Amino acid sequence: MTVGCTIGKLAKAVGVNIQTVRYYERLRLLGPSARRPSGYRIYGEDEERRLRFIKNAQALGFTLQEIAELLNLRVSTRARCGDVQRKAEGKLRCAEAKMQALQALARALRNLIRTCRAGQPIEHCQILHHLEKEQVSAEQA
Amino acid sequence: MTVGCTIGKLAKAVGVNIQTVRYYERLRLLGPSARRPSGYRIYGEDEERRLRFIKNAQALGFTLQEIAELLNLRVSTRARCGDVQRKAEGKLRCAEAKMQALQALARALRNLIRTCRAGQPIEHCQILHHLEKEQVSAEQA
DNA sequence: CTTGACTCGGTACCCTAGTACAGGGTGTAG
DNA sequence: CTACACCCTGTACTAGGGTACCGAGTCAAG
Repeated sequence: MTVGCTIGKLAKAVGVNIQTVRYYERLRLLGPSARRPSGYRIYGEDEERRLRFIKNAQALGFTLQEIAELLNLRVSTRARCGDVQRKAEGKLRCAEAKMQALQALARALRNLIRTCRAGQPIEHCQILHHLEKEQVSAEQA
Repeated sequence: MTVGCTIGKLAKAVGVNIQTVRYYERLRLLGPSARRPSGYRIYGEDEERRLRFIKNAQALGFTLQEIAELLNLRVSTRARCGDVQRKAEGKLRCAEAKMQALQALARALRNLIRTCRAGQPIEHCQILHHLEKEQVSAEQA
């Protein structure tokens, strides 16, 4: 539990660097925390949750910019759950497209390995052929 | 079609910046192209394919370094085929790991999307609540 | 032959997501 | 009271992946 804890404790609890916490504060991903008279930041459970949120969303492939948007949705009273859903769906589509392309690349690599094992020249390897097409169509929020 | 075209045409055809093409050349992702007597680079279909490959592989999350390795796989002569084979196997494992990570990511996202009831006000959004939990568990190539 | 678009190389700069370090103040156990 | 760990601000730096700008040369349509 992190109630009224310092930045070091918070960072450790969530598994990030102290500088990273301050960095997020600068980017306004974390609001300005309460301070002791000495100037020491003090954090509570809310901030810990928020920080975890950032880390997790990042692991899901959201950029800090996108995470800021998600966090802002949360405080906007007019925002609906569907807004978040749409963003998540965008990321999902993106992930699926990537998987397909990787599938193709993996096929090409297996092919290459097989050809190689057979001792055949690799002049006409398939690696390029699968990925040199116009668009893999990935990315985009 | 880009046969014997200049750097500008190539860049436009593939949708990258001219500087980026030169940058890739510096990084040896693109070989030194042929030149006109004036020094102008001239490119053909091979280079266009290669450039497309780079862009697509990048969209799949490979770093330029890794892409260089992928590209080198096919240039290596059969002289050290076992070598190529080993590298290809490494890249294959890498691709498979990426797919697994994406699979986990997609699962997590689908889960979140499923629990989301689109019309709800944002305070009830399960996606956001979930992201505050200890671990979402996805990522890492 | 001129003019405007294009290219050359080189250097300097941008963004993202941090991380490190300096010089100083605070908190607390012994 | 003294260590020593911790915190403060500010600035600088990293790595990766580009972009921008400069002065100078080149190309091709009119």
